[in-house]
Amino acid sequence: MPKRRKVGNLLALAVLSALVQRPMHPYEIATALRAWGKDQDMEFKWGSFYTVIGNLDKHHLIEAVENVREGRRPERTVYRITDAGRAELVDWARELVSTPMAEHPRFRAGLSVLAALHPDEATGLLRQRLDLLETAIRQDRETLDAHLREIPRLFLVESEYDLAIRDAEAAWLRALLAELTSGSYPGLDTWRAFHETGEMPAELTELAARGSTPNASSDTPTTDSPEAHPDSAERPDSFSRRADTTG
Amino acid sequence: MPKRRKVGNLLALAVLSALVQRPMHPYEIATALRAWGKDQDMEFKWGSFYTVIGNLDKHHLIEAVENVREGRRPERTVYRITDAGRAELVDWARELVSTPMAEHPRFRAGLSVLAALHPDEATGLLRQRLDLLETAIRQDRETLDAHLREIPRLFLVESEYDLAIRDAEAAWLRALLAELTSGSYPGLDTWRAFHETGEMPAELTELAARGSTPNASSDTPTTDSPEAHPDSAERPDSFSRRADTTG
DNA sequence: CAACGGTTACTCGTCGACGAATATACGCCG
DNA sequence: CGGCGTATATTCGTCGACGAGTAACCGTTG
Repeated sequence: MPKRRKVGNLLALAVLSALVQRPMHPYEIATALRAWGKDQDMEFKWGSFYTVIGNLDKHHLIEAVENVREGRRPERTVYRITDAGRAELVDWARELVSTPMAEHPRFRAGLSVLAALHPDEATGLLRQRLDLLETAIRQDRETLDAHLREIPRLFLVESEYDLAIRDAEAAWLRALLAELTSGSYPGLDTWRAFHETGEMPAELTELAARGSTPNASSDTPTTDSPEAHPDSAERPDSFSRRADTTG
Repeated sequence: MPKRRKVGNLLALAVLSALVQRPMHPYEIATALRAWGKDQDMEFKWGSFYTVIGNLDKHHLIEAVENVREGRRPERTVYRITDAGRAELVDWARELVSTPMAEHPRFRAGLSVLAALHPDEATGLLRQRLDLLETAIRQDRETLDAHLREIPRLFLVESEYDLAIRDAEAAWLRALLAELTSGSYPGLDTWRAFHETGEMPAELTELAARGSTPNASSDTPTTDSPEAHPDSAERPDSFSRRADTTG
């Protein structure tokens, strides 16, 4: 259950974690986040940043301390974290760490329409991805190793995680590419024929027609049958139109 | 370069891929997507769905064919994909497949504030995550294997990818937990001391003060020094305020 | 057969995301 | 020392995301 956060944007998490150290004004927060690389851990957009600061203030998770004015510049408001803010930070951290949520990487969406491309082109594009990925990984590994020499590992866990995951993606890509280039990938001929002759075997046409909920995923417990299942912990939600009033 | 899409929401990709098969009305599209599991490949929200349909229409990637009216129900518009729409589908697929983009999983954000929790609690929460993850993986693997018996692998690539990635996460978690529980994780004592005595070693205070761009990531080439670097391919963007007019 | 609850099928209003615009300060070159 | 390019620091307006609301239809129970 991804609790309804008063400020949902993950930027807010970063802001809170920055303000735990000491009170700062917005631009200073942003600079600090960039300085210790937090901007890689979530989407950082200047437009959203100030919105988030405003919302955190509105919900009393942070509060203005003083207004500094330098020269004729617009005055900068220094914010400090409140007790509620500290509580939110910890509670949010707990949730994010303990609860696996369905993520939706863009690559997955891309793969879901892979059949729309000619198999040879698909293979080329996947190879290109692998190349780019490997280069990026090599660079980031280097950077990480360099940082590990002066910064405790605890503050770099996310980067280690990131690299592990991308290594796995690279490995998976290599395996897939091996099958595609060797021609051992099942259905490769049909796939190619479809793109070259426009011919789709009856078997596939029929497949498209009926529904069989192919994809595996945790948050759709294959409960296709409309049984009155009593009160099982969670609702699929993806396709339910209204959250129940239990909230 | 993640090309500026006229309709950026990934739901649009799914809609296009559905309409490639045959013209449909919105609800029918949604049903079809759910039927063949596409709703797991991206965020599906009913609210966004109709917005996306409207935008696709507005930008002529799909177009209305006819208006069916049954009984006194609101009439349902049947849409078909246009040539522009087909082109967009293919072009988008190419981009998604070939170009690794920085993703920002929520878990990564969580890890980035892991130090905010007591190490023992963190360990417990990570263990909980691992348990949930393993259960989910086991279920999804089963479902996938079942589907593989009747659906060509090509149409299940995204699920195979997903499982591979989550397997990797589980493995990484296991390794991390081993270090945490055995006590071999470097800095564990300092971490614990900080939470139990509130004492932060001078070494860390100093670390927080200076900026050293710790995180490894491809899209921030550690260019902290304000050198006039001539025209290197890409801009970090995360922290630049204005995209250059080259567009 | 009326009343009710579930399913189908959207519409609407609000809030937040974020690109673009703004404005001052600063450094440097002639 | 005045003009201009760049960095600093923020505001603003628009568009899209999406939860909540609406309404017909359908089955079913008393």
